Amino acid sequence: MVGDQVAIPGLGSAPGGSTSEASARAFGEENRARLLKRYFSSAEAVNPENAWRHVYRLLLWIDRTTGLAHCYESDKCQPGRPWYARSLAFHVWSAEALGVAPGELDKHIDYLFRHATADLAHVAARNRARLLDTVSGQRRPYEGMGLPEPGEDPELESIIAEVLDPFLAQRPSPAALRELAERIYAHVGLENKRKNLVGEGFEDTVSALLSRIPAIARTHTIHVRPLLHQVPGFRRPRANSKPRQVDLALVQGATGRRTLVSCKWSVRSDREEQFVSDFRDYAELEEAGEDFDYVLITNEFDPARLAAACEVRRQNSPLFSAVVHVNPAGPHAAYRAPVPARGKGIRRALGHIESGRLVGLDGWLRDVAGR
DNA sequence: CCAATGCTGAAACATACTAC
DNA sequence: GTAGTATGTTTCAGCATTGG
Repeated sequence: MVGDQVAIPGLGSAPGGSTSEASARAFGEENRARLLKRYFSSAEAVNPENAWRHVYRLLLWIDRTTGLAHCYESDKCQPGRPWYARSLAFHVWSAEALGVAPGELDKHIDYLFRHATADLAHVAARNRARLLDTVSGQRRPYEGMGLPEPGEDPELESIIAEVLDPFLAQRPSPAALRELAERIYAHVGLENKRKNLVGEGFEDTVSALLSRIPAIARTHTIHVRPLLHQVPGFRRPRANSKPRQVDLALVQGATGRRTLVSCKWSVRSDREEQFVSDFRDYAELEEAGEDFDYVLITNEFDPARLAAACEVRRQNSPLFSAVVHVNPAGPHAAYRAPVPARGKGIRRALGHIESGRLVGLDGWLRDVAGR
């Protein structure tokens, strides 16, 4: 699976010194920053038009159950279901937009996760090595009692042995089977960890893009996950209520204009509720008596959820000053397949794309840069 | 049958705390 | 002060259920 330069956890990591050491927390802030820096050091210079491609190169992934670029819940994307057609369309569209063959897309996306999981493997190997002595001490009293080895899964091992039997001159050693089983578990388990990276990784990515567009970086201060009261014009909450954090905040130097950004790779209905209550809390803590912008940046593909985000209101104006999709052409391509679908939600979502209520990352970045 | 909406759970990080 | 551990919080996709 993992393509480039992944040293298999063979201990004693010394990858020619070419990479700085991965931190102890593979998905942590420090390591993400390190990976982003590395990515951008050899990537095309960022501008509003290509920003979304960087987002997909860094974060988009292949759904292993379909082999296609992930755009929706996998149970609905299974072959034969309506979203399989849409996933196919999205996969082809994104490959074309990134200038690669559909069969090669997997090698050009998912940079952060692929590299972070490689680092994770190193960290795990390091920890295992470090604890080796402790482990044998723990097992010593039970030596010779035939206790199971960690990671042993006889059932899986017999499946492997059975399937491969016709091709093998001899049955693999128990140790080999056990290692294979362990590697399979590690591989399968990886996918469960993805959401731990995608959340803050998306915030980091958007921030990295903003800071690499000179017209924005020159004129704005960018805060990543600041406490609200670290943003000018917001006050500290009462001592007994906990401090509020914002995904991202932009402050324009010249005017003091403030933009609070909520970055959500995808959205669920309960989160939609949260948008409103978050905003209420923000407004409550505003002390400058000035308006502020509240922006949602997302890669959600569900038309109803997208439309809902565009339509949420607070009193008599839209909750979000702008609703930004990584690239609305993606959902647009998906909704058309195999024939222009037209459910109620899709209609609504398309309407918002056409009206400009739902904008692309490119348009929003141009807007910020042009302020 | 599909869309829409609601709910749940795995996993990780960050930090406060504890014991040495 | 340091290392290890418990707690709290956050993330988002998958799954379940309701609605049309």
